[in-house]
Amino acid sequence: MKQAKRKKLEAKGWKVGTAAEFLGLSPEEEVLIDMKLALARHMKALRTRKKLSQKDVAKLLESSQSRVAKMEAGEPSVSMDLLVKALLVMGASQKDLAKTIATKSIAA
Amino acid sequence: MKQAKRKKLEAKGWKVGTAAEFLGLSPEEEVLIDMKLALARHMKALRTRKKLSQKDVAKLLESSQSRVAKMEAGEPSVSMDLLVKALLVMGASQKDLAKTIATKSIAA
DNA sequence: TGAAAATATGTCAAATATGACATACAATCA
DNA sequence: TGATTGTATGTCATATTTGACATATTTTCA
Repeated sequence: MKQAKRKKLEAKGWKVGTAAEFLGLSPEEEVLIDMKLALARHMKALRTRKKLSQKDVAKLLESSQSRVAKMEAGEPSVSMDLLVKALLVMGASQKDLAKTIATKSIAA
Repeated sequence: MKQAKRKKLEAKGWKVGTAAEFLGLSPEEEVLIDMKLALARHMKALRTRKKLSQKDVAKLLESSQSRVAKMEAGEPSVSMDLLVKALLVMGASQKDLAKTIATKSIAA
């Protein structure tokens, strides 16, 4: 595991404070985090492209601006279900989602 | 929305008991359910192919046999996160997941 | 500039998902 | 057959995720 990768995750708020904790992440957990971060990035990109505010997306999602912010920030408290829903309400297709999920977000 | 589709969802335990409730599902919610059912099917297929019992998978996943059963049954109480984790611990790749997610599980 | 709009961050009660357990049912096979 | 193994179903206390809210910070632009 590279330092750069660790920093990226820490920066996002994932609880990887100590080396021990970080090493405690299984490869599967890492991949899941990768996928969620990829979805978060896609979400922000799509929203920006559509010129929507976080408030706008919150309305479409029936959620709140603060939660949308947390989603885009890739906070650990956000479920994959919610990320996917958000992309769908912004008009993303299943294919779009598949592509995003297949994307490695952090260099291995 | 076709009857066949509705029956499939009802059979899985999704709360679509009445026509009104069913019609209350937004297209995005339907797609999300589709995706989760596709993951559930993939999960069972992979487990069977690997000749693992639900108990075996539960151990890998640090979960329980009953939850694995519910996952495979496509119960609404199961998160996408958990489905993805399950596939990952069984050795599925991000690419596999992407493919599954791109798959329409129920005829539109 | 400065004020308005957008975004970020922190908190919390309510809603939902979770593993664990008991137990029912089904499949396998000696 | 029945006994063993595997799967399904229901329940529940606990854990996590949620929308909402307040408020801080940043961005935008006249």
